[in-house]
Amino acid sequence: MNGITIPSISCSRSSMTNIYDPYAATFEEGQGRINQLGGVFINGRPLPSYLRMRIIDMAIQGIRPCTISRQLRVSHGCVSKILSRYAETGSIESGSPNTVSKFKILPANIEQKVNEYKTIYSNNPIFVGEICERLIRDGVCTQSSLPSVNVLTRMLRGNQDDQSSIENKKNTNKTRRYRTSFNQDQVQRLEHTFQETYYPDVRVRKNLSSCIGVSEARIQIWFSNRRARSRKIASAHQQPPLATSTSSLEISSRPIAQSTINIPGSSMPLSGLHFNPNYLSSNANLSKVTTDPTFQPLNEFNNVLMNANNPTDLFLNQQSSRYPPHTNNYEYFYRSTATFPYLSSNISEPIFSPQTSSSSSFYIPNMLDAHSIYL
DNA sequence: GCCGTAACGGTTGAT
DNA sequence: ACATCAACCGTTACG
Repeated sequence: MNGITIPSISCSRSSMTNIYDPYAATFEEGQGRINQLGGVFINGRPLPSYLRMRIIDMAIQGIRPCTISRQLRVSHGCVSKILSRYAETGSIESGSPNTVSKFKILPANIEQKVNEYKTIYSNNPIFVGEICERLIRDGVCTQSSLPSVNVLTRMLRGNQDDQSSIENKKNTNKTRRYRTSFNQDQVQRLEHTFQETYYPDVRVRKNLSSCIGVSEARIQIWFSNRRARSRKIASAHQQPPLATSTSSLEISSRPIAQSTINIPGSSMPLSGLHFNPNYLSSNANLSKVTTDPTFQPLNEFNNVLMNANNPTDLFLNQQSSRYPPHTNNYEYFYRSTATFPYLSSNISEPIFSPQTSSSSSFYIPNMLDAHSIYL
């Protein structure tokens, strides 16, 4: 973080209510792994928001990346990436800011209107400027809420662009594939619907579409992929796949075990902080902020602060009703020790001591935890 | 020992 | 439904 000024923040998870969390969900599905530092991670999935915030927060306090890495048990490469990203873009969230913030989540009503215009003008070319004009005239957007030119250009090109891009790729600059990034609130609602039915009908999809601002087509794709994922998980666990098309998933009320961490000198009251997968990356408001194309770096944390009420809120609603009984050793491990990303409960010493800023003195590898998984 | 980063394997939206 | 591609993830190892 050479010469980089980072705005000061105060990190809190107080606003992270017990909502659906994709990270926790994949964790539940047994996709967690142990890194060299003894921390748990899910390969391919981003770190939860609160951890990312914690990394930034610690860097602001002047704690070195290597220390952050060891203390949070996140690889130094990851810490480096997150700090670099934040320094360059001001975003603490995952996802490429260039593609994500500009392209993702075009409101369904705008997408629908643009498609209408395309149909109307199918014989004559229509330009982005005209579309902007019409969107405002038709009352779909205001000047300030207009989607970016990039989004509109992409929509205008549509499939034609996709087909030609295959050839263009070889000769010209590689065109990037558009990929929707659903925010937490959207995924939560999608998941909730998925719990009710694996095959939502048109009415449900349209209702969902207007509710979360994602086009029906995207919703259809999401359910298709979600079913595929469900089948994959079922086969991995050798459980019967989606047997009934509209059945609800069974959820038990088994609570999970908790562990604690004590980090002296921390800006947030981490003493006694409990880990619960339900808390991982659950700040819906944060997602809204960071997916906003008009995002300003400082506001990202301000919004978090606005939602931070009382540190004690962190420990409310910790009983999870979403965990079925663990079915294998790995599940037993992470549910009983719940080490991610901190210490397991069988280690009483704090891993970080501000009095000893020379790093290696407080690092206690916890590979026993990792080892026990693979026994 | 610390740090930046290429390579890697994984997840997941799109086709 | 399935296979595949592509974007992006965090970890790892190397310089």
